[in-house]
Amino acid sequence: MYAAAQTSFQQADHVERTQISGPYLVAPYNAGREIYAEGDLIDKCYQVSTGAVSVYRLLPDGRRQVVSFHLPGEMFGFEAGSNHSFFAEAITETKLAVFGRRHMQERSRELLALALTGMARAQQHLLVIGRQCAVERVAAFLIDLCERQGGGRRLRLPMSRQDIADYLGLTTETVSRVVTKLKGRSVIALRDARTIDIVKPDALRALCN
Amino acid sequence: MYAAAQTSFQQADHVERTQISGPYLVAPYNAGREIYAEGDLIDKCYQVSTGAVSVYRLLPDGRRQVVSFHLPGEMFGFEAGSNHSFFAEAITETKLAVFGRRHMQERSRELLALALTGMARAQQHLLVIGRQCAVERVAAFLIDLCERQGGGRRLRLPMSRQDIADYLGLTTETVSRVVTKLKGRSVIALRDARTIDIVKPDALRALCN
DNA sequence: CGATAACTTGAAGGCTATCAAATGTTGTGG
DNA sequence: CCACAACATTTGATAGCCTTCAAGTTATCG
Repeated sequence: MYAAAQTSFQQADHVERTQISGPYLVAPYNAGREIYAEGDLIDKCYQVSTGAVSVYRLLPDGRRQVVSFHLPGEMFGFEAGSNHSFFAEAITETKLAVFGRRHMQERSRELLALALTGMARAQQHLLVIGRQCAVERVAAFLIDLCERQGGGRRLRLPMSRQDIADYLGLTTETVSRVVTKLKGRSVIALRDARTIDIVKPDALRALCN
Repeated sequence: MYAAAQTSFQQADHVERTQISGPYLVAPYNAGREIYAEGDLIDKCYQVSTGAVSVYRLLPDGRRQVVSFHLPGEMFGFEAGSNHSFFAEAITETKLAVFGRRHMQERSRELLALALTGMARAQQHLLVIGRQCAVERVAAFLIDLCERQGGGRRLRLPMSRQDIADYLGLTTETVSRVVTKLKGRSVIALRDARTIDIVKPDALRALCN
């Protein structure tokens, strides 16, 4: 099990063992590095230690849908069946706690809760993508990300406009235009493209419906 | 437990007990009848015996997103947390096998598999809604439904065009136009609005990308 | 058989995509 | 440290797909 885990992390610079709540590995990933690919065997799951991860799927012609982002503390990598249907990659410099199959079997109760919240997230996201306009989607995204980062007013985006667009079913141009519009209304302010201050939280929330 | 289940089915005409793989109730629902509502306590889960069910969510202004349909043999009703975030209703005359909380606890292993496939379905659907055009969405929907009904060439739609539209993030008019277009290309043929013959399965599959 | 709902079809407009280019940022080698 | 290349983001103009609004046609049910 761990031998298998290690061979697949041969590109990782430093592989260290820790033992906070059971044995696992902590592996570093450079920005853009693939964590697993569609078709890969499912034999571990992951918890983000630092950084951020995107899980996505591709169409033959290159269209991409990001189904989830994962921030520090969040788990991912569990799917139905024995092989992955999605790709996962590190968005930024990232460290992941890696759990083996044995750990997943021992903690199937917690895994159930994770699967249920994963299902809830995806279904909530269906409403956003299926029935909300561009402004509503971006507003919902910013609020969601803000809450998952602790709820402060300053928001750090680990992902690019393209990643956001592929998550929201939009284009980078549209995402950028919406951000500009929200900035114009002073709902948000940008320190730089990846750092957003939420100036009017209530106004932002109102935009989600 | 069963007392609680029974009180909530007082509108059901006939409530019968059966004992195929554990104790449960089989309750009939008229077309359009609500099974549970957003906010309701989660204390049972359901398996479609006959008929069909839709699970959906509403925005304050009435926009609706159907997150899943459930056909005979399929289970639904399990969600994260203690209260429902979604509505469920019978689409047609429907009979449901109802399982209590105790059953859910005893079968948490199977529930995990169900939650994982539910998550997979929702995430797959995200790709369809987020990145595919109207024709691709309808084609994917027809193929999915066809496979879930056994894979024959004749397809019976239990749901209305509005239900389909709310599932695919479109309008009834667009769904209707796409169906007309597919009929014009002889990819499908309609016996009536709810009964579709798949004339060219490969062509239909090709339309999904 | 009439009334109501479901479905289809048509015309026009709006939102977002596409294409294009400017501006800003990041990383690297000299 | 600067220059430059590569990339990310923003902004603009135009086009297309789908929605909206409206009306006609078909099915369903009492």
